[in-house]
Amino acid sequence: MVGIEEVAALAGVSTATVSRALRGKDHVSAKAQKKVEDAASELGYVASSSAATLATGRTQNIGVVLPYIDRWFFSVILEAIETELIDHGYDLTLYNLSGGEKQRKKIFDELLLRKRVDGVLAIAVNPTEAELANLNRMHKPIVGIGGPVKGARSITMDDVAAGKLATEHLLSLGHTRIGMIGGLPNADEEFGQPGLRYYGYAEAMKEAGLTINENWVAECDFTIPGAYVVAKQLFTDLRNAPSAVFCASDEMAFGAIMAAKDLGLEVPKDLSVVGIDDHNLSEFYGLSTISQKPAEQGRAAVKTLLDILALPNAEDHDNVEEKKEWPVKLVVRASTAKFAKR
Amino acid sequence: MVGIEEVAALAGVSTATVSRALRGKDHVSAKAQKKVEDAASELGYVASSSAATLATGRTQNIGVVLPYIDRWFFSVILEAIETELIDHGYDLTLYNLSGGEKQRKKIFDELLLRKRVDGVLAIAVNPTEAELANLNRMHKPIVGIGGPVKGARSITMDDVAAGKLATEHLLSLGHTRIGMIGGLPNADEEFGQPGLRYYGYAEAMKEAGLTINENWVAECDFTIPGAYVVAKQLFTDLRNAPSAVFCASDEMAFGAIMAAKDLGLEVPKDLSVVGIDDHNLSEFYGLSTISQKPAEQGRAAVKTLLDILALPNAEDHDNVEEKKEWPVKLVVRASTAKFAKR
DNA sequence: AGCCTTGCCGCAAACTTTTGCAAGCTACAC
DNA sequence: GTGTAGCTTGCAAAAGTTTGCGGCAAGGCT
Repeated sequence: MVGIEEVAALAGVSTATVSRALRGKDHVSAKAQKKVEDAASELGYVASSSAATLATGRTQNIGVVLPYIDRWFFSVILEAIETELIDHGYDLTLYNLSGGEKQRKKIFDELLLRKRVDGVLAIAVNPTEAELANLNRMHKPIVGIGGPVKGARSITMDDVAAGKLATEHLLSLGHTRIGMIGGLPNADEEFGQPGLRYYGYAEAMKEAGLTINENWVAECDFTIPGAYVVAKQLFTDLRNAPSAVFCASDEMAFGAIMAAKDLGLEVPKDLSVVGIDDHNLSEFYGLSTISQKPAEQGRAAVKTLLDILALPNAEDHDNVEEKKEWPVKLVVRASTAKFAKR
Repeated sequence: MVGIEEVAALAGVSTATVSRALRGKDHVSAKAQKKVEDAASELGYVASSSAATLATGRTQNIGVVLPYIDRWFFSVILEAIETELIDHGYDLTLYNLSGGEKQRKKIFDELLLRKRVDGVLAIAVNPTEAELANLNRMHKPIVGIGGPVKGARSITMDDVAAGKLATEHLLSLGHTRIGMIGGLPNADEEFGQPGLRYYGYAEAMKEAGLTINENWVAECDFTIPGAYVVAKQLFTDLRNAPSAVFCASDEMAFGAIMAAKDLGLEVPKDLSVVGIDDHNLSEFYGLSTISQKPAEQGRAAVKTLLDILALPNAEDHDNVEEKKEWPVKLVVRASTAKFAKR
C-alpha cells in the first residue's frame, strides 16, 4: 500500500513537501509541485483520511440524522445536502432513526461522538437536552431543518404561518365551510412538534370569524392512502361536507383529490383542495399549495453548518439557539376555485 | 479532550487493557473490566475512530453509491441498507452520482479510495473497468444491487424474466393486444443496462405467436407524469388501442391508470395494467405487479459484503464476477382481468 | 517444593499524516 | 561583497489507538 513516503522518495522531496503540495494550502515552488503531482499520480497515491484526521482533528465529514428516507421531503432534502457537501469537499454519513429508541441512543451517544464527524445536520429530529449537551462537550455543531431544534440553530419554515396562508387562500375565494386533513395537535409527532399547521388553520378561521366544525377536521398519517380513506368519509355525506379542504401535506392532498374523484366530485368545481409542500408531483395534479422548497432549505443548512466550522476556535462551534425562518409562498394552481353554491 | 490515557490512569491500568476491555475482544479479568468501564463512563470517553482505523486498517464504514435518492426503489433500498449496517456496527457514507461525470470521477478516484470505507455497495451503478481495477488494487470489495455489475458480485433480479412474467400474466388472461410503456432498449440507461424488461415482453409475445405493434410500445422516463402523457396518447384512439399494457415500473403504471380513468376507461374492465416493483402504493392502487422487494435485496447485499469483509486475508476481498439472481413473484391484484370484447 | 501451564496485563512499536520551527537558499540593495 | 528579506524546504514531534510479545503471578501437578 503506497503512502506519502513512497511519493516523497520518488519525487525526491520530503513528506512535508508532498503534503503541502498535494493540498495546495502552503506555498510550494512550481517545480516541486509538479514533481510531487507526477509522482503521486504515477503511484496512484491517495492520502489516508484517517491519518489526516488524526493529525488535524478534522474529519471533513458531516453526520446527517433523519427519521425516514423513503418520504418525499426527506429524500429530496437528503439528495440536495449530499450534493452540496460533496461540492465543498465533505463526505456525508447517514444515520437513520427508524430503528427505535435503542438505535437512537447508540447514534447520539456513540456514533456521532466517535470523532467521525465534524458536525451534525438533523432533519426533523429534535435532540434531547442531554444529547445536545454531549455534542456541545465535543464542540460538534448541529443545525436543524424541518422543525426547530431547541437549543441549537435551525432553518425551518413557519408551520403556523404556512397553515394560515393556505387557509386564508381558501377564505379569500369565498369558502367558509373549510375542513382540514392531518396535522392535529398530536398527529405529526414524527416531526417532534405539535400540530402547528393546525394552529395556523385555526387562527385563520378565527380571524375570519368562523368556527371550526369538528367533523370536518380529520387526523391522518401523512400518506396518500391514509388521506384517501379519511377524505372519502369526509365527503360522503355531501350536504354536510365542506366545500374546501386544507391538507397538511401535498401527499394527503393527492389522496383527497383521488377520493373526491372516485365519489364523482369535480375538483375544483365541487371541492377546493390546498396542500403544503409543493411536492414534485403537485404540478402534475394541478394542486394549489404552499411551497417550501426542501432542497433549498437543505443547501442553506449545509452552508450554515460549514460557516460555523470555518470559524477558527472551537468554542464558537457551540450550539446556540437561533431560528432562521424559511419563507413560504402560496402557489395557486387548478385545485382551488371560487366558492360556488352546489 | 479525553483520550484513552486518561481512562487508563483513572482505572489504574494500561491503555492496552482499556482498549481490550472496551471492545470485549480479548480476555480481561472481570475486575479490570469493571474498573475500565466505570472510568470510561465517568469521563464520557469515546474512542477516536480515526485512530482506531489507522491502527487496524479497518474503518467500520461502507460507502454506498447510487444515482438517485428521491425515487422509490432507491430510497427504500437505502433505508434498509442503513438499518442493516448500523445493526452490524458499520456506518454508511453516501455518494450520490447525480452530479455528473466530474463528480463521479472524484468519487471513484478519490473518495472511495481514501481509506475511508472498507467496501462499496453500488445501487444501479455499473463501475467501469478502470474504476473496478482501482477498487481491486485497494482490496476494497464491491457488491452491486439493482443491476448486474460486470466483474463483481451482484444481487439483482432477472429483468428479462420479470418482463416476461408480467407479459405472460396478461397473455394468460386472454389478452393479445398488449402494449408496453417504458424500458425500451435505450430508455433506461439510468440503470446502466439496456431495456431488459422490454426483451422479456418481446420474448413472451413471440412465444405466444404474437407480433408487437410498434404503436403500442411507448418510451417513457419512469415517472408518473411521463407515463400519464404517453398513456393518454396510447388510449385516445380507442378502436386501435391495446386491451392491456405492461408498464416497466409501478410508478408508470400509476400514471397509466390515471390516464385511463381520465379518458373514461375502467380498469380492469376496459384495460388491464401490470407493473414491476410492488411499490408501497401498489396495494392502494390495486395494481397487479411483479414484486421485487428492494429492502430484502438491500439486506442481502449487506450480508454478502460483510461476509467478504469477514474473510481473514485481503486477497479474498478482490472482486470476482458472481451474479445472484433475485427471485421475482407475480402479485395479482385488481388492475388485471380476463380479456372481454368491448 | 519445584516446575509447568494458563491467564492477565503492560511495554512499546506501528499505523500515516500534518505542521511549527529552524535552516537553507536566492536575489536584491547598499 | 555582505547583509537582509522572503520564499521554500526538511526535520521531527504529535495526533490516539491497537496488538505482538514477553513478563509475571497464581494455581495445579508431580
